[in-house]
Parts: sequence; structure tokens; C-alpha cells
Amino acid sequence: MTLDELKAFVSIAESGSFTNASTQLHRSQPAISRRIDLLEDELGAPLFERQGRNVILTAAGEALLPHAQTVLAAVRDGQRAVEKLNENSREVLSIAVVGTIADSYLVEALRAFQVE
Amino acid sequence: MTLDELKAFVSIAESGSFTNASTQLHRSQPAISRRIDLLEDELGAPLFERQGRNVILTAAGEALLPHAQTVLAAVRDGQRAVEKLNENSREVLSIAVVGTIADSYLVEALRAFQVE
DNA sequence: TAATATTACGTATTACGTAAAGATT
DNA sequence: AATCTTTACGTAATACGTAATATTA
Repeated sequence: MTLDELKAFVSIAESGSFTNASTQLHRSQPAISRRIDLLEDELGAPLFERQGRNVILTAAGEALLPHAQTVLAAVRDGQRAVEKLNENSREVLSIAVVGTIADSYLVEALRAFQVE
Repeated sequence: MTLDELKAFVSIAESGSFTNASTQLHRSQPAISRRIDLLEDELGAPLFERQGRNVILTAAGEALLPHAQTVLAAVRDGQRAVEKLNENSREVLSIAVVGTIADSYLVEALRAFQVE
């Protein structure tokens, strides 16, 4: 089991589709599909019922979801805890772009990056 | 961040050395060393103070440890939750060995395998 | 010098994305 | 037909172990 697999699983469960999860996680759809495929293999049980458009959690999926969410939350908490200690020693990142981009795409790109 | 990195980190913290962790996790020492190296890079902070023989947690390591333990516990809980649902449909694994081994190594090997 | 951690490096595994196919409404 | 998921597959990244190199008691 890997964190990427759990991220994919939770994202699908919360967003309702593989496609939504793929955009949330900045991956292609097949990449998400593979992660779930592997996770289901490891666990020996299907996690979603694929009924055409809508994706529904199986019993195994329902059983796993809260634990998976706990895992991801604990990972975030751990990262934040270390970040707090690093606050004193921040680093500088310089970004150089051509002027025409600075006003248009750059702002949006930085915003999207920050969200992650 | 990956689960293997967290496993290595927790194992070292709990066992007191990279070497102990490497045997616990059935990996070579360099593999463990590399996992920690990567984890420290990602977090931007050292997790252990390497003072010769004994390995001590840094402030960042202390901050991370409880969260990492939570992560690993939640992973185990999730696996168990799904396993419970699978209990009805167990599978059979047949193992064939030469007779002389059956009495000596096999028992120990199965015990070691089960512990994981 | 004995025990431990880190580099170096070659091989094997795994992961991604694109493209194509399958399936469902 | 349109939307979504899965296969197939080639390339790129990652992980492991062995061997060699520090480093410390």
C-alpha cells in the first residue's frame, strides 16, 4: 500500500469519479485507475462498484475510507509540525519570466501552485 | 513522502539504529539510509543526530514521530478492516517442500513470515 | 579494528502519460 | 454520440542490493 494509492482512493470517494480525482491530483485518468487497480489487488477486494457513470463505494471501500482519511490527515499534520520548526529558516525562490507573462499567466500559475 | 520512508523513520526511532531498522524491515542498511536521506530532503530538516553509534531524534524528528506512528497505525487498521470483510472468502496456499526441510527450516520460516 | 552510516553504481521494478479500446447512458 | 474507465505500451523515474568508502568507539 502506498500514499499515492490512498490519495487516489480518498479523492475518488470524495469527488465521486475517477475523472474528478485525476484533475484534483494532477494526474491522468489512467494513472488514477492503475492506482486503484493495484490497491484493490493488494487488499483482495474491490473498493468501488463501477456502475457506468457513478462510482459507489463497496463495503470494503466504506471500511477503508475513514482509515485512509486518517492516514492522509496524519501525513499533513506531520508535515506541518516540521514546517513550523523550519519557519525561522525560510528559503528564497527567484522566478524570472518575460514581461508579457508576468501580468497574465504567472499570477494564476502561482495561485494554483500554492493550493497544493 | 512515502509510507516506506515513514516506516524506516519510525523503525529507527523505536529501535535506536539504522542497522536494527534494516533487519526489522528486511532491507539492507543503505536502503534505509537512503529513505531517511530522501525524507529529510523533502522536509527540509534533519530527523536524526548522527553521533557515531547512537542515533538521536532532532527536534524535527520528535515533532514528526507521533504523526508518523499515527499514519502507520491507521494503515494497519485500514488493512485489518478490509481483511475482516474478506474473512468469509479465504484462499488456500499450498506449499511443497522436500521432507528434510519440513521439520527444520519450514516451521521457522513460516513463523518469521507470519510476524510481518 | 569493529561496528555503523553513507556513496557509488548497475539492474530491476514501478509510475507516468499518450493512444486506443471498452463500456455505459 | 458523449462521457467515463480500463488496457496497452514506451519512456522516465525510483528502489533495491552489492561493493566500496567514510566515520566513530
